[in-house]
Amino acid sequence: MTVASATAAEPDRPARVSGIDKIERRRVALAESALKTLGELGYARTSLREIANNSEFTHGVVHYYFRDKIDLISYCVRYYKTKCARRYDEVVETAASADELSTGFLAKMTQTLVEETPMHKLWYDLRAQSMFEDQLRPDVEMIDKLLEDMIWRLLTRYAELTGSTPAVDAPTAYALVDGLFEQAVVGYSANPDTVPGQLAGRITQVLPKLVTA
Amino acid sequence: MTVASATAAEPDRPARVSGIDKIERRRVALAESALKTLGELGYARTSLREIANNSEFTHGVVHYYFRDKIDLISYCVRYYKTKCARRYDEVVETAASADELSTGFLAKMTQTLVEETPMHKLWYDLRAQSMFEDQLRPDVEMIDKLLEDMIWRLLTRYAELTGSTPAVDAPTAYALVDGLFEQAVVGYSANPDTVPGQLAGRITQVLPKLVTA
DNA sequence: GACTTTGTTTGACAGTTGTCAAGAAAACGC
DNA sequence: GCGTTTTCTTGACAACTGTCAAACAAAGTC
Repeated sequence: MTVASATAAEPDRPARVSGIDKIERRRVALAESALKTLGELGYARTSLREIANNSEFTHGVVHYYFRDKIDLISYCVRYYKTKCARRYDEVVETAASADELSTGFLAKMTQTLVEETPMHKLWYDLRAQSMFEDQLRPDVEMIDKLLEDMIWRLLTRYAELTGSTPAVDAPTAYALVDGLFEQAVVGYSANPDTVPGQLAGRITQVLPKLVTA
Repeated sequence: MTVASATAAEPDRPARVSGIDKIERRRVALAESALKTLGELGYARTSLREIANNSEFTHGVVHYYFRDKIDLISYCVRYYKTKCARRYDEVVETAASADELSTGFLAKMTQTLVEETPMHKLWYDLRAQSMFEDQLRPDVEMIDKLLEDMIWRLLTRYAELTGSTPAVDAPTAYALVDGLFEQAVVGYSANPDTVPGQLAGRITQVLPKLVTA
């Protein structure tokens, strides 16, 4: 259908040097508002007008700052990454023992599961959409890599603290942990009380199996 | 938005007793055609007219056999389950050694990954959609349970053949394997040559870790 | 203060969507 | 054969979509 170009989303819009970050700030505001709507409704049910309605802007402004819908969504995805891929860094860096690392990681993980559910729902939605919409794939791939690295940092640190070595490679470790997390995200709405605890228990069970004794 | 009812999809349509399975056969034909389109385009981009166009029927027929769009999709999902949840049963039942089970399972798994990619893409898409569309959740939950049972049968048999016992519960085992499989499905289009082999290797690596030595 | 640039609003467009209803066609019972 | 029921076609509807452009307001420049 849409054979259109629009692969890169860099702003070739006229902008004086002093106002360039003002534009960027507007974009961020738009993106944040869009992410809120997207997280609630999902990709398929979110229209540009809905995004504009749930924001302080009108639907025309969206097209002033973004070329088209995909450009906006793509920007949102990339913006979203900056908020999540470094989520466990502090825990990983400061933990002095395997137990401290494990509990700290689990605390942050269940916390984001509970407090940022819509964002995680959106992420899994967008990753599914990227299988059908080619323009979404590069951004999704990038974030997937970021998350994989994040998990890998955790696992190598965990191995270090337990005096062992990772027993699986980075993509495998990420896929396993992500499988558990996605299961939790999907099931969270139906069982908000039990799911976070179950997730923590399962991660605790699995983590030791990912390093060699 | 849609507060509508339409939870059950049973046909309360007038139908003479002799023609009731004729209706069912038409529904199946519609569903099969719809699944083909859905698998190619994904949930968000598939319209009832597109489904009708890619079939031998007109768009009016769709509404004659299905109350609305969700009713059709829901039926498709349930129909889809019958084709996949028993996929590994023969391997599980006939395998006489852990190796035979493992290689047989991996063969079938990589085969369906390659040959039925659209169907798997659709499944992960629909599961994501179910987080936003309540009417989809019961069907998705049912299939998830079916798949979990399938993996559990595999794992218990594997433990049996290796003289060990499962080291994780059924939901955990399913989440882990499913995480690896979804990763493969997402990455398959970009790297059709390397992904199946990688998936096989990773499953081979992980399976032994899911039972106690 | 006049003028240009930048930002925003509003309204319109062409296309698509799900849904439905009226009527044609086919199948069926007798 | 005819009347009835079931199946299908066709065309229409209202609502919604992404996109755009022209009018408008604001800010900045000289």
